[in-house]
Amino acid sequence: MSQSCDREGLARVRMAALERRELLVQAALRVIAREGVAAATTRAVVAEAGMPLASFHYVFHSRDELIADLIRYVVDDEASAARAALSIEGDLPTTIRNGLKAFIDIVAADPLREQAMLELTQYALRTPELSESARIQYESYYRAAAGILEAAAGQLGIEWKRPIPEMARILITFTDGLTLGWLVDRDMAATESVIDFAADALSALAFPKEGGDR
Amino acid sequence: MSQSCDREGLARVRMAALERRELLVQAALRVIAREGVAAATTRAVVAEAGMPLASFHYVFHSRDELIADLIRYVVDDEASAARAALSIEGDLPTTIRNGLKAFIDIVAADPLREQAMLELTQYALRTPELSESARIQYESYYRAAAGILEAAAGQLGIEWKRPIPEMARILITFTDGLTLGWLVDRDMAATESVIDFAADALSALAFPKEGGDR
DNA sequence: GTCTATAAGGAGATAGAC
DNA sequence: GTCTATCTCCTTATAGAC
Repeated sequence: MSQSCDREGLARVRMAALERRELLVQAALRVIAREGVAAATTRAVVAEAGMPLASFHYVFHSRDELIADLIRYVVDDEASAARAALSIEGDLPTTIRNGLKAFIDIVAADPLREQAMLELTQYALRTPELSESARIQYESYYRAAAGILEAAAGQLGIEWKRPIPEMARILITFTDGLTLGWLVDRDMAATESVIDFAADALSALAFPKEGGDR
Repeated sequence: MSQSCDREGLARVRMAALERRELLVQAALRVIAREGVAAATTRAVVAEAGMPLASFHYVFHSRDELIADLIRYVVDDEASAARAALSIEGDLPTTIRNGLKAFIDIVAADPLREQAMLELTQYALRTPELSESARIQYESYYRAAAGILEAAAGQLGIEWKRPIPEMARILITFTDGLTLGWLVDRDMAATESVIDFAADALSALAFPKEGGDR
């Protein structure tokens, strides 16, 4: 009757369950990066994590619950990676160019990971229970982009001609387009040419801040 | 021994086989648009086409052979649709804006179809035997974009500051990014704002043709 | 609490009846 | 030539032994 008394035991169990969830999420991400979303079956995931199959349904109710967790996990990752990539050097076009180049270099360093992100978005859009996850994923991207644009503006003493949310969407439009294009033909020269264009075009949307040219 | 003599019979058979292939390809496209690439099993496709299962392997060696055919089919479709969408009205920024708006309206009119195209690209990139199909798909996009840019330049009496292939890649970078963004949140106002930016930025890459301002 | 063993169903591909 | 019936394998999920 009083099975909920053992607080410490309960806490340890919940910790263990949470740990297992995270281990499975990370294993799933490795499988998806290596072989695609379709290959991330419950069996493949538990094999990757070195767990028995039954452990899966012990901590997740279904495969979709894992995918939802997975999207949350990678979105957090991606956003913090994006923030870390920003480095202000030289003038605005140079900063944008370097930033976009750094981004595409990350993609090129681990193309399968980025392909996995795209596939996850697609999968989420297809699955009614997960379509909200896709929106949250992109809101996180837009927020990260907005943060970067504001930081760049502050440090370079410029202002953007358009509201930050609009600027952020433009930036993400570029990163998405650049990523897709590079993933298909892996032509870095062509990609860099588009980056040059993007840097110039985005720079045209900035003007020097009144009274503050650092 | 002489079973290859009946030319007419052979021709009729091959015609029938080709017809069946096309019927199956179209059925597969409907299934994929409705439920995604993963749902396009051989069974689902033949059910959609109203054929028995065995007919599938009678005209295709494998599911991947169908997918490869499918990509060729939709790419042709897409390219001719793109060419047809071009209409020169007003100045260059207006033409670009209208063109991109027409493109995204096509996407918005049948989002599932465009999602299917994206999924097909992803699937092709994942499947070694099909990765060439993805490249061919994008080469077709770039060629269509190049054709449109050349036609626009000719009719508006302008020249592009960059080589046509570079311009084409920039344009496709925009359409990909716009598509992905719209598919996720379906925010047409935000999308149009990015289109406005794209129109201005691309127009900045044109200058009036010497001696010919029509 | 953990895992083995299995249920229940769907997949691609094919043999063989008509 | 066409299709029914089936083979083999792999999936998610769970029951029940330890």
